[in-house]
Amino acid sequence: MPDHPAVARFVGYLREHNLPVTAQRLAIADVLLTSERHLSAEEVALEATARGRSVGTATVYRTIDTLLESGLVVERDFGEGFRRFEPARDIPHHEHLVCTQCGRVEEFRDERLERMTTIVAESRGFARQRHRLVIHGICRDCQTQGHR
Amino acid sequence: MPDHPAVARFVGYLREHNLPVTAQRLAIADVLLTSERHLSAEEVALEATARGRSVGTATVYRTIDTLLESGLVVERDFGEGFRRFEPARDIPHHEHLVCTQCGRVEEFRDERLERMTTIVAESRGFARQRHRLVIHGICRDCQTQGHR
DNA sequence: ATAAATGCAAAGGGTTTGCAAAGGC
DNA sequence: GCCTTTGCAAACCCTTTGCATTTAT
Repeated sequence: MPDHPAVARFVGYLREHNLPVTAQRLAIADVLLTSERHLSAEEVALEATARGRSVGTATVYRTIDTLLESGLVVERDFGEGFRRFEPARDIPHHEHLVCTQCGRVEEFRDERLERMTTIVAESRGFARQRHRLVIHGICRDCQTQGHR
Repeated sequence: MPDHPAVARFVGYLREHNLPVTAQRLAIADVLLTSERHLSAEEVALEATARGRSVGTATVYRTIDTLLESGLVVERDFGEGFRRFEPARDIPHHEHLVCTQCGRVEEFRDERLERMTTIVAESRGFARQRHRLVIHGICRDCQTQGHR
């Protein structure tokens, strides 16, 4: 069921690296690569089960590792105590806005901000490698829907 | 041993809240409030032991919770898989630069950056509450001391 | 047929909790 | 003395690992 181009790319990656193309790997890749959200490992497993392709926890983590190595998936840390994963889209780098009420995550890109991190790092003698910015706030919907 | 004003303030906080002033709480507060570094819970326990005032792990965590509630300590997450804590200084908010070689942490403040996070959040309908920025790079010392 | 992936369960690291014993107030 | 804190160990959550079994190639 390589109905999504990204899944097909993952199959290509597996073939190139002489890694068996298993039903589990396809199921996990399909869930993660077609997701619009930032999924936790557990959510990936649940969604796979929901689609009738149940997979073990260890396999989820191992396959996510492979997906990370392939570069098709990136990991995020929103300080929740666990990691989330999302398909690597064409966006080179983006920041995250997290709603403290409903948990919704929005992404944005800001080049000025990016440039500033480099400048700030250099002004303190650091050779910048990467950065992580998460802004917490209340999203429009939660602001409108009363105070709760 | 309230030799540090911040420790004295913690004692005040405990009194105000009718919380017993125990030797353990003083020991933990003393370690954490006088530290120049960002300590992990384990490092707090080790340092307390080193000062001859050994405390249990659970007590370290519970006391850190109290210190967080008092506002005298703030928590940080550098994506290491555990939290670090530092005394809340007068600095209203500051960002962190982390060296990926030696682990050194430098702090800085940048108002322009701060303003930008508010603007970006608002432009997407978010009421900004707070943000977290960590820049990873290689510090001057590590750049100079060869390539390793 | 071979070498690797799977699933389970156990282990691992950081943190929290339950409870009897110790200790402020 | 009452009530909270303490320390220990067990429990907890997320993640990794060991190993016998299944599976892709």
